[in-house]
Amino acid sequence: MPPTPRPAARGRARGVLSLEAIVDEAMRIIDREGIDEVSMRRIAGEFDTGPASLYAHVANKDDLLAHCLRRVVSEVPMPTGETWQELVRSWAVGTRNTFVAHGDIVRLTFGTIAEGPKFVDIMERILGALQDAHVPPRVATWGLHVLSLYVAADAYEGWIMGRIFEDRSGRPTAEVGQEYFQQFAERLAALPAKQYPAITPNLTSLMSGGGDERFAFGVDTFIAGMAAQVPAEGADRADG
Amino acid sequence: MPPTPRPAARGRARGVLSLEAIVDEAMRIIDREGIDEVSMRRIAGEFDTGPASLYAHVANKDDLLAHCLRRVVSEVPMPTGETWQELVRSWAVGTRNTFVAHGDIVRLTFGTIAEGPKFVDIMERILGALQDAHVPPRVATWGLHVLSLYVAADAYEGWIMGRIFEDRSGRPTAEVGQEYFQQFAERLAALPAKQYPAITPNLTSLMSGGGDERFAFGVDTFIAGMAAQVPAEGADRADG
DNA sequence: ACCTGAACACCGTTCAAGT
DNA sequence: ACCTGAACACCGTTCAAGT
Repeated sequence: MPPTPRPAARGRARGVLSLEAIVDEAMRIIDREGIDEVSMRRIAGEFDTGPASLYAHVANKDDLLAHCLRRVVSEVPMPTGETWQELVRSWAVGTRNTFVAHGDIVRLTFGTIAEGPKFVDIMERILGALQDAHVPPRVATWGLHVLSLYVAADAYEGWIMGRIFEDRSGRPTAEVGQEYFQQFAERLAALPAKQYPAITPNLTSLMSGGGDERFAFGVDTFIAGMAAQVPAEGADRADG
Repeated sequence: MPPTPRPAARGRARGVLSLEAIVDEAMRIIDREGIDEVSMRRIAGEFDTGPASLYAHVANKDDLLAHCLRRVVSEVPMPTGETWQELVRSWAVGTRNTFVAHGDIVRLTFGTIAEGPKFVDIMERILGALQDAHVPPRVATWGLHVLSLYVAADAYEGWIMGRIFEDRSGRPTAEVGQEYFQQFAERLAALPAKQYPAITPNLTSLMSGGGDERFAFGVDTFIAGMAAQVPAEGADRADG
């Protein structure tokens, strides 16, 4: 048994209390373990104090998490692309990737209307392109809302799945994931083919593809549905 | 001040402990207040006992919630319709309505692969129709997965929004909701029109429409995107 | 203004003891 | 097999008291 560990070296250096430092610490926990593992007591512990000390900097736990969400939303990159389709796709992928990097914080976006100057700039860029391409305003605005719901749902599902796979004690995540789906596929394959003539032949495609590929399919399919609602016209476009 | 209330009449009659009765009570809480308000102690209290008593019937709280989710999933109705589009739409609407009736339990569906005999029958019905209409297997299976994510996201968002609107102390939910969006619209309307030429004219459509209408738009747009991936063919269909 | 210890009113789960 | 009281190790938040 080693002697008592040097107390100065355990963990990281205790910082001084501030809103930024508290959010930093909360984000560290969220990124690695998810929002449910954030607790006022745990964060306070990192600053060698009690939970009451945090209330000088945040109103409550919800307020702290809202600060974290705002920081993540501000990390969403400006989308790029020549066509509105490329732009919308780029936005969806960029938003998803940003959230995927931060645990399950995406869960807090449901029912929240994003704001902030950067978000407004992004909306302006995309809505402008949709307008130029004669996408009807309702299709444009509602479509972006639907897509943002899908992005959030996909990112959240991805986090939960990763969590399930990790939980099976230390084995490589991808391998455990494969096994998890395999079990499910086997249960479906055990169904009587006579009674389920449609499910049985669809099993391979049902189980195929990784998260990224499926997400891209979902986005592209929805964009195709938006495109189908653009009135066909021999319009003369000034630009392009 | 009235005399001490009759103890027999307060609340409902205390039932006898059983898995079904426990799930009943949990569902009652979920439907009215959401899954975060379910606690082992509160449920146990309804049976005039302590939380430890529940562990003879459920493994833990997650297990109890899983039982609740299974019950709700089993309530999803068999979809109806002549075309695959109608069938898919009917399934999406039916699933959404079922979950909307049960608080935020839909949150537990993320990362969960639904099962149960009834669910399999529903999948068989829809996949069969998609197959008959020559929808490619990948579009069919992945499309249903994407749609189920969207259904869950929409139902979850709806619950959270309703929650926000209710929280503003007692006023009619619809009215508070209107006001909530109005505030948001005003903040956007305050943007300089020169710097944001695309957002400003889109404000009305951005804010228009209720939840049901927007959900239908999302489903129909996605279905249109699926339809766009059906290979055009002068195929001779045996049926219909 | 910022920080703190102690307390309040909660959690989920376990365990030894009962029937 | 089912039930229970007590305990353990947690929560978020408040409050009086300090600087």
